[in-house]
Amino acid sequence: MGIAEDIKQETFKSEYAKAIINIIFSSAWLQQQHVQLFKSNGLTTPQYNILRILRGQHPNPATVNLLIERMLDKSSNASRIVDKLEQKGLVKRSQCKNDRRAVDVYISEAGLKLLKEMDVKMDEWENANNTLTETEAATLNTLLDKLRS
Amino acid sequence: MGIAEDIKQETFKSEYAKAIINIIFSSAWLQQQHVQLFKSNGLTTPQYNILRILRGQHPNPATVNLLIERMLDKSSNASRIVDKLEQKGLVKRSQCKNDRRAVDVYISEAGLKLLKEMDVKMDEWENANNTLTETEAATLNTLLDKLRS
DNA sequence: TTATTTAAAATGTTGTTACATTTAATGTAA
DNA sequence: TTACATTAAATGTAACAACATTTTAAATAA
Repeated sequence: MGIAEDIKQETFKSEYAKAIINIIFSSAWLQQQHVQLFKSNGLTTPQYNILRILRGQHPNPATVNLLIERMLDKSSNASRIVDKLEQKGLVKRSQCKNDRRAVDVYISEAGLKLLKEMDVKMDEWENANNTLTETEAATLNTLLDKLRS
Repeated sequence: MGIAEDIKQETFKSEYAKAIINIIFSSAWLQQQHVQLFKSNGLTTPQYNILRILRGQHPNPATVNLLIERMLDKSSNASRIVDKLEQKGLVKRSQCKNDRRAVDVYISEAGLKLLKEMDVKMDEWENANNTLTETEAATLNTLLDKLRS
């Protein structure tokens, strides 16, 4: 059951053209499963991603600008996503000492605790779904990196 | 310049965990470029995808249900996307003879003409960006299919 | 210094997505 | 046949994304 059956298109112009569709389709397939996981913890995908970045910085803060830089989807609205996370008590905001224009964002204890719970779920999901050997996954990474180069 | 540099994360739990991020990041990278192409022809990505499906059916119609089935993003609102395409004169709608609940959607001459123009652009873009050999692309397809299996 | 430009974050606006509900037609069972 | 369930499409609504504009602060130039 390859991509051709999945999207009911039997022929492609080239293996490369097929790979482009395959990447986009596989990404949507993965993300749909992530969305379900995140939703069961009351988070959206961008909210989860921002929490992950903040944990990476912890105990240091991240400015909103840093969040924008690191987010996979650059054009989304980091400021309003931080609003939502703050409303839920998962992050804290405070004015940056060095630059009063900037805002320091920290992950809270509640945020860390939530991520810890989600780590377990993510691990379970990954182990349950991993059909590739480490060697195959490494090849996949090499090819994707080459594709974007 | 691999995914680690791209998203500024130096370590991953496994090659598989890295591959998941890599697929999602690569998909976003590809789609951002598509969005620019489509936008220069006044289309969004879902609108383009629906036109492609309708061309695949041409000269036969597709019902809205068939469009939903074939769309990569199933949950999006096919009915309203068809609205937009109809407003632009790129598709035509008519009541289905066999089932008066259903609606037959056809691509119009203007729609076919637009897609033809975009085919040229897409080919140019693909050729300009293809950094993989056909063999590499084929391996990539095999691995992605296996990942979803 | 004062004016101008640049930068960081927040906000306004418009269109879209996700999801639920409605409307109308068809299928099916009593 | 009537009643009930199912299906196809459209529509209502709330949250979200994309993109422009505004606000405040900092950097730079005259």
